[in-house]
Amino acid sequence: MPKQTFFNLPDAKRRLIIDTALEEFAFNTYDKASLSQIVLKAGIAKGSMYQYFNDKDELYTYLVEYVSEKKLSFINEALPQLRNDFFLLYKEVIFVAARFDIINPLYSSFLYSVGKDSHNPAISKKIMASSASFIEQMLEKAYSQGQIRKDINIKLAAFIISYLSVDVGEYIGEKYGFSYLSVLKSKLPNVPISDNQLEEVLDELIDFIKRGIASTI
Amino acid sequence: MPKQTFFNLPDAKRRLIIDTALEEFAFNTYDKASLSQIVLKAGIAKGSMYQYFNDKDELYTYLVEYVSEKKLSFINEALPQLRNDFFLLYKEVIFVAARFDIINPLYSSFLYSVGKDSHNPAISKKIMASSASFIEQMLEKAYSQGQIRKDINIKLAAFIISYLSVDVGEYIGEKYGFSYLSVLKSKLPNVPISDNQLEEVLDELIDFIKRGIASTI
DNA sequence: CAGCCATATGACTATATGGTCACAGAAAGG
DNA sequence: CCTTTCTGTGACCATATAGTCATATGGCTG
Repeated sequence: MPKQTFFNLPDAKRRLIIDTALEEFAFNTYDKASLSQIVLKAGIAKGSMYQYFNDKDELYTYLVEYVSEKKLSFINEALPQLRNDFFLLYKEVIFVAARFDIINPLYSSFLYSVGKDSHNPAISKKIMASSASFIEQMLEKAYSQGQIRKDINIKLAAFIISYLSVDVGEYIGEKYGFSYLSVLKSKLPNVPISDNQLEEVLDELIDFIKRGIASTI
Repeated sequence: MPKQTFFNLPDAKRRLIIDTALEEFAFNTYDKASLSQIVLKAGIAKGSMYQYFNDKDELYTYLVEYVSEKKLSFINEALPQLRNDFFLLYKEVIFVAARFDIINPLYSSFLYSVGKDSHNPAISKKIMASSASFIEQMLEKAYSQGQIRKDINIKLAAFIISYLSVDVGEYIGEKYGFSYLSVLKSKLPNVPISDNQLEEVLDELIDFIKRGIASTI
């Protein structure tokens, strides 16, 4: 947790520090991300940074929580009434989550970088685990309602689906020829992909999850 | 490419250098992996290292190629006659690949670390791309033989399957409570999981890919 | 033995980092 | 106007790194 001093800061300054740090961590590995660079770009003194945070790790951890919180509350707010059908519900959740990423390249590139960074495996594991358990809950409900095959291993399915939900971002980036990082670098306000394009990929993914790929004849 | 000097080395010494470096890169991020540590552990002089490699990156790149080559040739050798059925073939490929990982924790933790490390995104992308295109070929053949649903997007399917093939390692580790790294640390000769346990997970995964999870009634 | 060449070496350099600390303002309030 | 408390500062420190280089070693050849 940051020190109280950090929260006493005027909003604009606090936000500037957060954004500058996010950018540094989005573009660099944890190890290569440099506090010296962050304070330089934010225009504050090194010492000030240590009035706000005890060390680099605390800053990093705070950023992860900060952005995760943003994303989660965005999803909760944007999610319409709950659907009963698992696949429809899943689609809506992912759609909203992807929308968040598209609107907020800074946040999404940061989170992407966090997911990959093996500096602190516990953090990325925690993120994946909570995502998997969220999906597991959805699956269990659907299972009890007969929407899921009886011989499905729910734990494995939840695991697969949560990983796929992350990987699909990579696929979209490749298919439409961009990366979050390059968008960030270009200073564009958001990722150049339309709702329709997003929905198309999502539908294919869900069809895969639903029915598999084997021909049924 | 390493300098000629490196290949002139006696096998034992060359291997010692490779293994020591692999271990350092398996446990650490590219940035945090230290040449000083490597030469210390391998018992050679810093300067010698620079007789073999031009810089840290060249060493790293060489290791990636070296281990990939080992894995690929292992798979090729261990693969029995080619099956016609996509799902059987896929199972065999993954089984053999996983077998390789299980037998060679050093190699697999290194490759795992490479896949995550965002130091040089081009490298991990290249690995994933070649894996996806390999599966795409298999899929296309199967498609033309009517094994795959006609409305499947082969590119997406290949992408999904290749990513799943990597992610499943994480699942197995979680399910059986180990990580490659901890196995490496414990100096055990290989990962404690039986062929049967592996096959069980694989069958579930393939069933997922084949038929999806939706109930068909 | 002399000369040559490939290899080995480790002290050294330049550089950068995370983190510290003694001090300077500034705001508040008595 | 003085004192206390909180915040800002940047020079500075210890440390570690990737990479260099002048020199030493040792084997081979004529």
